[in-house]
Formats: sequence, C-alpha cells, structure tokens
Amino acid sequence: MGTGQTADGSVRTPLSRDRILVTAVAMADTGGLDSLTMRSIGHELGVEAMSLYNHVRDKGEILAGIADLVLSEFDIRPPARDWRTATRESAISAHEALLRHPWSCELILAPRPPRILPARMRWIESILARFRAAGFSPAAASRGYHAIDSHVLGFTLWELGHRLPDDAPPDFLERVMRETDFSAFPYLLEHAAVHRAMSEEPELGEFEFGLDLILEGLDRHRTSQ
Amino acid sequence: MGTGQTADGSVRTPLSRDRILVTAVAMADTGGLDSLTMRSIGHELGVEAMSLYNHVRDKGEILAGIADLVLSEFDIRPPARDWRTATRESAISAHEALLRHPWSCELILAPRPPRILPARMRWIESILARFRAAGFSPAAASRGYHAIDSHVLGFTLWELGHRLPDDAPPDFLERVMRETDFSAFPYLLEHAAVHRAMSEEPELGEFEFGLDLILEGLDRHRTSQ
DNA sequence: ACCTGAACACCGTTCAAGT
DNA sequence: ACCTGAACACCGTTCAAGT
Repeated sequence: MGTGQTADGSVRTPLSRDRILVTAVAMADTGGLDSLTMRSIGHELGVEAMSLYNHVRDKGEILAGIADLVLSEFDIRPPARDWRTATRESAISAHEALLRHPWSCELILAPRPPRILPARMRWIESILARFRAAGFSPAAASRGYHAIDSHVLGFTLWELGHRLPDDAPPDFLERVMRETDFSAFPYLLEHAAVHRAMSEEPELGEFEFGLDLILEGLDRHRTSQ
Repeated sequence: MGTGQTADGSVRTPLSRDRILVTAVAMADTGGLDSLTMRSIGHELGVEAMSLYNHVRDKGEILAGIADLVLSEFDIRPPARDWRTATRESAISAHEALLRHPWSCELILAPRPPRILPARMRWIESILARFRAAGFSPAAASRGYHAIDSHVLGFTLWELGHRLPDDAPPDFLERVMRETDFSAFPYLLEHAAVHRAMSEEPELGEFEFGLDLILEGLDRHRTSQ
C-alpha cells in the first residue's frame, strides 16, 4: 500500500473521477445507496477514503455524478417517426435505465442539494425539441415535458417502492398477507388478488398504461393552445 | 433535569410516542428530514436521545410514524358526487397535504425499510372502493389506483424538486440563468421563459393538468375491461 | 501530485446504572 | 417505569505529514 502497487504486487490503476463514479454505480447496483460510504468506495478501489477527496469535492459530487451517469443511459435519439412514437420509445428507454439502477430515481428526484446535471439537460431538451417540432406551442411543449418527465421518474420510483426487496425471504409476501388484517379493507384484498392473477399472465405494463394515457391526452390537447 | 421538571421549574409533560411524532413533524416542516436526529428530537423535547428508545423501537419507526401522520391528513371522504369529481377532490387534498410537508413524499415513496402504514391502507382502500362502486372491474380499479396514487406521490415529489429551496438567495434563479450556457439548449431556454410568463399570470396548476389527463383516460377506458 | 494517519465533530444504538 | 452517562461502531471531512 502507498507504493503504487496492490497487495498482490500488480500495478495499481491510478484513481480518477471516472473510476470512482463507475465503481460507485456498480456498488449501488448491488448494495443500494446506503452501501455507499466514502470508506467503502475507497476500499473497493484499494485506497483510503481520504484519497477520494483528491478527485471529487465531497460525497454529494459522487451522488450527483452517478445520477448523471444513469441519465446518460436514457435514449434521447430514438428513430423519429411521429412525435408520439418517438416520445413513447424514449420514455420507455428511460424507464428501463431507471429500473437497471433502482437507486437512481430517488437521487434524481430528490437531490440534496439540487444540482444541474448535464445529461438531464440534454434529456429535457430532446423532449421539448420533439414537441416543438411537432407543432406544439411553447406552453404546450412545457406541459408535455412536465407530464412525461414526472411520469418517467415519479411512476418508476412509485413502482420500485412496490417491488419486493431482493433480499426478502421467499415467503415474505405470504407472511404479510397472512399477518395483515384485511377485514376493514375488502378492496385492498381484491387488489392483491388482481396482482397475483396478473403475475401469472403478464399483460401490458403499468408504466406503459399511464404513459399512453398521457400521450393520448397530449394529442387531444395539442391544438387547444 | 431528571427531576421531572424542566429548567424553569415547570412540570415536564411526560414523553410519549405521540409527542415524539408530533414534534418530529414540526421539526421536519421547518428544517427538513436532515434536521431529524435522535439527539435533536430529544433536545426539542427537553430529554436525552436515549429516552426516545423507551417509546419507539428505532429511528425508522419515527420516520414511518411521521409519514403516516401526513397520510392521515389526506381527505378520504370528500363529498361523493360522481366518481370523477370525488377522485379529483381527494387527489387534490392529498397533493395539498404533501405540499404542507415537503419532506413526506420521499418518505412515503422510498421507505427504508418498507413498512405497512395504516393511513396508507385506508387511503388506497378509499380509492379502490370508489372505482368499484362506479362500476370499474377489479382490474380496471387496480389500474386506476396505480395511476392516481403514482401521480399524487410521484408528481408532487417531482414538483417539489423543481421548487427553489426556502433558504435560496433571492437572486439565485437569475444567477443560474446567467451562469448556465444555453447555447446547446434553445428549447430549455424557451421553457424557462414560459415559466417566467406563467408565474406572472398563474393558470391551471400542473398537478391538475396531469390529474385530468388520467381521469379522462380512465373514463374512456372504463368500459373496455 | 497524489495518498495516508490521525483527528474532529458528528451519527444511531446499547446497556448498566440511577431515580 | 422511565430517564441518563458512558460507551461503541460507525459516518463525512480536514489537515499536516509522508512519498
């Protein structure tokens, strides 16, 4: 250690902002945001926590950086048939990227402190540009962006909150269903049954359902100022 | 201290789970979630941090408790004209409650670890019951609940993320606009102009706009299974 | 220029000891 | 039964010291 070599004698790859961020993304993917500490990131890189401060200002910059990495996975240039198809495909690619990194929605939606993320700007610009090119007024394009962006980020976070954690025991759901008193909640019980039935024969995703409601609505309101 | 009296000699109100939660809500309202530490909550109550553990299992129970307090502010029994009006009013009351406690969306949407909140069950049940009473199939009611609930929580969190923090300097927005290079983002610049124009003559809220898109969509899909 | 040991001011939580 | 002092195992971060 401190000799430029790792314990096994191999030459150590020099630390860099990029290596820190890529490592942090991988760690968050497997262990969640809580597993990211300056010490644990350093350890993963074979380095002490304090070395990280030579490449990033503070932990907040790492969190902003990995959020931006996920945002840069959004497909902002889908085959640009009509605006509706293009927007739909773009939103779906964003949804998939967010699901690949389940910790990222929270970071993008509730950044502390707020930061301007370059990949986020490019994504928003692409949505606005598509609406404007399709003839939407500036105000209509703005509302369209709000609706699409909030659905992509908000619905995905909502969806993830209803997922079972990866480390949940296999009988977790059954136990909750058995231990919860549903006598005052008949429709909640029915709702659970719907979910069980759906998981056997998966149909149109819920994300797409909401997305299509928005797209239909935007199409209908497109002309009316 | 430790004598059952506060420093000024007045008799101290005994600690209780309720007092802890109500105090924590007030603290989060003024200082945000980050201002909630076991020590700071204890201090606010004139007690040491360790005393809290006589009334709650851990900090997670406090966070779940204050989230449930906010959820219990949702109006689940609005005047029940038709389903669409009732759902709309109920969603708007939920939106307002979440805005009163800007820290709460995050807690409800991304709970760590996930917990079953009683007030959340009551709220979901009320949505489902209303859809079913209006003739929605179980599957359609489930999808309706997903769309409404994810919009209420997801959009509000999204909206709050675009709000300026209360402690932002008055020229914050101007400085960001001046320092950011918009040359590659013409439509983002136009979007900012739309926002400026809108803040002068406020119109229909963005939350209601998305809500109405969903309600219209649900109405249209109501019959189709 | 980059990395580190030691230290600081915090966290949540436990537990034996007090009343 | 309820509260507390002291302690433990953590955090993020700073800084002088090393190479």
